[in-house]
Amino acid sequence: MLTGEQLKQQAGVRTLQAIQSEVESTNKIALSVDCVIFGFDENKLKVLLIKSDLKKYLGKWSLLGDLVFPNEDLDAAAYRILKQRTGLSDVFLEQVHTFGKVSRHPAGRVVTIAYYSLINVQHHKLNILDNELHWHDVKSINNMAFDHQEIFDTCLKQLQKRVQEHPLGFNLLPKKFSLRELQNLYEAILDFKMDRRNFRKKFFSMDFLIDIKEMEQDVPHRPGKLYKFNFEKYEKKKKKFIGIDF
Amino acid sequence: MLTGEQLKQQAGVRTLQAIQSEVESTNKIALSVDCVIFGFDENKLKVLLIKSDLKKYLGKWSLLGDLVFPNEDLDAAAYRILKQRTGLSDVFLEQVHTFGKVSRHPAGRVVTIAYYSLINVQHHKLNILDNELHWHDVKSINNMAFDHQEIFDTCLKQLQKRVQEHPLGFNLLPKKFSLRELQNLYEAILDFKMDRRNFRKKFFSMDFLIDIKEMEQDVPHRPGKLYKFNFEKYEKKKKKFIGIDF
DNA sequence: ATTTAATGTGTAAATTAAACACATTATATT
DNA sequence: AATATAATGTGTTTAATTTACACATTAAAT
Repeated sequence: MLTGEQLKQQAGVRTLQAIQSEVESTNKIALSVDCVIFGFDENKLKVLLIKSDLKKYLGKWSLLGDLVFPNEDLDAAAYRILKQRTGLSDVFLEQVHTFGKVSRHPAGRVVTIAYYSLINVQHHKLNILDNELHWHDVKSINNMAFDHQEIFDTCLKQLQKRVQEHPLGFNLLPKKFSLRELQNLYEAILDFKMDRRNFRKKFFSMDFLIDIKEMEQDVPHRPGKLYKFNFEKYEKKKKKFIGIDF
Repeated sequence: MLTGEQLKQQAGVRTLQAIQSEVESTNKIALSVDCVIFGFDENKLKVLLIKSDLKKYLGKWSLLGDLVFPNEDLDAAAYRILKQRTGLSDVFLEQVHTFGKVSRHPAGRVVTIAYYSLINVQHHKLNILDNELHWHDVKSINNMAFDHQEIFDTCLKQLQKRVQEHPLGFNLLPKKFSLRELQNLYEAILDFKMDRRNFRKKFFSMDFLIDIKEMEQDVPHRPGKLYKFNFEKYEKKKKKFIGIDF
């Protein structure tokens, strides 16, 4: 009869004590974060990319990322990159997925934690520090460096899903926006056209838009009303939850 | 006038070459995976836990996890743990989130990638190698070791969401099941009661259940019909996609 | 033969989503 | 000043989906 401990040994199960000693030793891996930074400009969904400077991927575009410091929280590392690259703080940021194929990175084993963030391009425009940074139309990007295409695709899908469930999109718009801008945003993110009357009805019936009694300025046509999103009211509401639907 | 390179230096941005040298050096972190292994038994949703053997958390329950080897893919590490702990291969497994607070683990900096998996408890019962392993009713667990309560809560929420969008639940059931078993499963995962007629109507209208013309055996009441899930048909179908609803 | 405890089924009402057209307004043009 | 333009703003009808709700049937147990 074997003891529990012996059975564990036999099964190749290691104890926490064993783990602890390994944490102290060489069983470590380089960790990075990569940010898919989305913006919205000229009625198009954009992503901020940088030209790869690794030989293997020369000229290809890659996401903005960096290694995580051993004494740094993951979210903090992602915020650091955003701050460095856009000059912005207080941006929307969400972790999406961790990519860790053994050979995903030419520099060695690097596991990367993917985030996406949503920024208002107007706030950012003057802060690009680097002429190798560019805003790309999401519909035109393909063939990125490393496994960044896969990371990007995953993050875009996540954004498309989340934006239907939560009021994330407003992070991409000015505080005051017209319903047309809002619809353009949704159409750009979800990549299809919607009926204007039904779109407006939907948002008005949610009752989170505040009519601020102002009109668009300097538009070459009849100006639309401007609205703000009522985040306070939204936070109070509990999300209903049910509906099995494969 | 500063060059792009100087501007990057100024902003604290590091190049990929700089990263490469750091990957080779000490800028590494221990990585683990933790698995929330769900089962379904006696009409209750269960989770497989192990007694912590670290002093700090003595007697508390923790998830099943282990360090990731430097030459091991993340998913492979998760499958390894499942195989070690349950004896099962070919189980459903999905990555959920990566937890990396600097002080989350008493053994030092350990970033952990959380997965959940769904197994059929019937297949597993004879394979528990370790008397410190136990199936817990998910409704009764709280106060786990480390940050495992947070990890567990996150994974349970993800399961609750996913099970409404995809036919995951069938991984927790025998191949042949009655509609009552299926409804009990959904009620256990989502933690509320549903109308039997509407539940049946819903699943029949999806048209993925195959009536295998068999009946339940050895039940102390009128036996119900048995069904299989038509995975093949499901895979062919494209998911419809739209519906903004905060 | 009777009781029990579950299965199996249908319809009406309410809600939500989809389809669809015209008057209004500010700007730009002539 | 008059007209053309290009957008905003608004309701109704239909279809589809979801919810609420009750009774007959069946096999096993008594």
